[in-house]
Amino acid sequence: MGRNRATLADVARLAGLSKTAASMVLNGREGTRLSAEAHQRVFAAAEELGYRPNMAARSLRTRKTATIAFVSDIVATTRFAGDLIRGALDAARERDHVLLITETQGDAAFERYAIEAMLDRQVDGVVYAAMATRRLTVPPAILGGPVVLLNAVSPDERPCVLPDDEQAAVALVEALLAHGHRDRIALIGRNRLKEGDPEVSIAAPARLRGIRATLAAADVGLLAECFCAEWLPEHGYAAMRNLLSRSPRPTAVVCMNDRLAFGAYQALGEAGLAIPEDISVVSFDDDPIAAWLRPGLTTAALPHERMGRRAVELVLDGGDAGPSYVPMPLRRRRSVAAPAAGVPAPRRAPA
Amino acid sequence: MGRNRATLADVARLAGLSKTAASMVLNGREGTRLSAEAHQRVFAAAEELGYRPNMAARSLRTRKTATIAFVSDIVATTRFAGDLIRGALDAARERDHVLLITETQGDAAFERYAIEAMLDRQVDGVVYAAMATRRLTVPPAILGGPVVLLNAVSPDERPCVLPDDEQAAVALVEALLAHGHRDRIALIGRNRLKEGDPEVSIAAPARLRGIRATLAAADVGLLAECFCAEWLPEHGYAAMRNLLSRSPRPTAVVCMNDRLAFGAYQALGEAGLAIPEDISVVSFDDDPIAAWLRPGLTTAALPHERMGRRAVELVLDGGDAGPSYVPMPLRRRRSVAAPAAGVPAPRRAPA
DNA sequence: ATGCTCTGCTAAATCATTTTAGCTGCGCCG
DNA sequence: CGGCGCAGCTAAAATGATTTAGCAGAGCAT
Repeated sequence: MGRNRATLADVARLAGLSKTAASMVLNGREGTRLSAEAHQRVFAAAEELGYRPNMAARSLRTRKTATIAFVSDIVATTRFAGDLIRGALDAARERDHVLLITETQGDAAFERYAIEAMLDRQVDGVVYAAMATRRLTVPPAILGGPVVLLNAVSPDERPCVLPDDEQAAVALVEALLAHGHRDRIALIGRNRLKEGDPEVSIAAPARLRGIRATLAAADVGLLAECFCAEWLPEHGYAAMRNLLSRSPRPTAVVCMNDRLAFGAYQALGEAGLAIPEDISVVSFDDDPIAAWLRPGLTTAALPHERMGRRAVELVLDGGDAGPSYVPMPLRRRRSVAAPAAGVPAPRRAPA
Repeated sequence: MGRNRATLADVARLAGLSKTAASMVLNGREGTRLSAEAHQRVFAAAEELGYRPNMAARSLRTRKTATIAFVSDIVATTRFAGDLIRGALDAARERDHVLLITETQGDAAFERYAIEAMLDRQVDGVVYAAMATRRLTVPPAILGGPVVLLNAVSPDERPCVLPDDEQAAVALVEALLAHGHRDRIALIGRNRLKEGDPEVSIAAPARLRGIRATLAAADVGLLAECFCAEWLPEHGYAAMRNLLSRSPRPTAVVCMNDRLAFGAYQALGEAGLAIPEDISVVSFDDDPIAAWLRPGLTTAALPHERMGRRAVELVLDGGDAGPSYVPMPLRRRRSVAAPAAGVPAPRRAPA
């Protein structure tokens, strides 16, 4: 790999100047007194030889690698990881940096290993990412360089990047209220564990907070709140069946994420109820599935790409301590409509 | 980052030996004549100082970085990328290597940039990945070190890792035949572009080949073949509606991927037909959605994690030129049953 | 006594860069 | 005529490892 590349010495020789001169010209050093002609010659020589500096040598001297570490707990189990990484990749490229990626799988030994591997390679900074928004303790080993938490907060006030779940919840509920839904809004996805323990989730309490505040401001209460052990389709399905067995039926439900909403869709489909005519559904995340559902699901999108980008910007350009919130854009699709007048009756979709 | 680490010189000094001795001991060099006591002292000193070698310095000398490049066209748009990366990450870690990740977004300029960035950093090898199985020309710049194609083949016979789509198709169709489906099997997802142009897809023709061969061996023909402009849910939905408007109705459909199958599920749900009682459905990929559908979708899983792993194994351990096929395990869920006796009638799911 | 081999170790070169310190020659001032 | 400053450049050190070449001393044979 990278056989016989031209070195700085080659460039200098071809330009008829010293390595010092070549180095200074190529690095665009200010305040050097090298002649315009010297500049010309160096550039020409570098061009002719296709010179590219050897990063290993440069790093050895400068202790900079133009490389930043992206260490995450789990990349595979969530399909959002890709977006986080893409955003980080883009921002890194714009600043001529490159990403060294590792994964800890939540395992302490792997984490130690990963951190050491990064440190050995003299990364210029670290993005420490969690795939579900939660609280993370930064291993002390990486303090000493810039560290930014992505999708996580830390006990000590470190810069971090988070989705603005609370604002998203506000937007979602306001959309429902704007369509005329009032006292028959139900919530699917309450979860004591997620809401109570910041090690588990930051998102859950924020979403709940936003929902409650907005409803309270409009002086309406929730018709029902369904607890779910996990935020998976099967739980959304069960919750929706349960809601449908009760009276009165909700005119709208907000689901804590799209997978729950998907389960809710399934239950509604089986019950022969139409979305949004019989029941409106809104949710969080903008999982790809949200666009595939029929009708498309209105949901607040996790801005993963922008978050990834922001994280490396904070690492490279520096940033204030504490959280930096990225807004979650509302994707308006077809799952919201005004509640039907009177008591809605089950109806069949066309065959 | 990585402030004042102990250097080899420090270790040597503490051990009361030369750098040469320390280096040789720590690298476990054979054939050196250093005493057992010298070994002891070096290890003790390294331990005491928490010595870790500086990779930049080492790479400068050895031209090895214990780093491999993972360059892909697009990571974000597919949720499988995560699995590919995870597999690669695992294999890399096992061999004490680390992954430098970049993305070309299919853009030639970005690709050039990415390749140069990798080469500047003296990566030991390159995994060149496409997110949809297709043909890729390896940029000549990276020849000279090991290059393995992931999810892609190249015109020149380079080592590459591919899912075994053909075998998967065989398994899927055999599962249908085993349940007694014969002449009323339909296919959703024919696509001339994908089937005809290896730059676009390798998977499509392989899947089609497997399906046809298996049916031919059992001496049965396809009831219908639906062409789809893309492999998205809406196209699967339309195709299934079309199939249902015809007579006789299929007893089973094989979809070219899970997103098409999802669309087919939607159409069947709306038509009030039950899976698998009225129609069996099988498909390819094992998208997360396959497990979320009701009933779970029987599908041949893209073995992305194993593929990612295999690719870095080939880079590091060397491997024969040409394709290395990774089997696609069949995920048997609830979407397949024996065809109903007689003419199936529309039926309603319980409300 | 000389030379040879073997053991156990080390000095110094090397890798490709950045950076510090300083050199050379010229013009100018006093 | 001596010294000073400046323009334009360079030699050499430094970064932290690996590796080549070889040294000092002991043992042994001649």
